[in-house]
Amino acid sequence: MKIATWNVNSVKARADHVERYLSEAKPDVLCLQELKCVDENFPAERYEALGYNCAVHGQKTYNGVAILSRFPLEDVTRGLPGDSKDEQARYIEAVISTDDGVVRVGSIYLPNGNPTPGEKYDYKLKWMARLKAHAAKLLALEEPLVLCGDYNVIPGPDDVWDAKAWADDALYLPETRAAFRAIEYLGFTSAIEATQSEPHLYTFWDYQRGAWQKDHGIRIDHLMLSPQAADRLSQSGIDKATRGWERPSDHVPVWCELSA
DNA sequence: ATGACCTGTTTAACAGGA
Repeated sequence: MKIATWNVNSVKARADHVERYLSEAKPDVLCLQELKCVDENFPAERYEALGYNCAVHGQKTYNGVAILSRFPLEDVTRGLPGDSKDEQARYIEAVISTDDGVVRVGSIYLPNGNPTPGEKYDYKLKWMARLKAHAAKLLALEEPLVLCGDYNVIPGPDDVWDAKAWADDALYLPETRAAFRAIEYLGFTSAIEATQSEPHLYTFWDYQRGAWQKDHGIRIDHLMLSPQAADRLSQSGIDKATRGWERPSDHVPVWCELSA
């Protein structure tokens, strides 16, 4: 079972790219972030025509997340639990039923948090605390679980082209990385870290300053696996080629394969 | 050269991203 995640930076601008990726990479599940559209404008018909079911949690202009699956989607949760007043569409979760059993999947668009310090950084840390609390509840279910998406966290110095250049950024501050580790240490395995050995693998390259051409990237998109999912992890990958497509997203897809 | 982008919306500059 192949599970992929991709921040598309507007699903309207990237509708063709998503269709091409589904056709070529053939993931069983594709989590999307930064749709930047309301539910009614999500191009579900195009992906249903390719055999995918769609669960969407959209928002006008900003944020927006979705889960596409070749298998049925059940028990869909829209919005991260823990704050009923939070109106930002940054989390959707569903249970995927396959012939080999169920896998619970969450599509995450964690807040950026810049500038620091400030309200936006406070919101990021509070959101991460809520994610930790929710993740702990899900782990207690003791089932295959993949919480994947744009975490907006650079885990360590080997996950950025120049750590010094990011030292004061909300994606790399010690408090950000500590909050990420606190989630990871609940018992998650990072798919890329468990199956790739070389450092400096990136999932995002800024549109500015020729970052892609100079390979000035960062690794901020992650697939975090529960023990029951990690037991089945066979391989993972980062589909860099999409960054070279015409009018690309600044993020590329990241995926993992769970054996039966 | 301490420069250089992209998207949606309010359609001309903004906000927000990372």
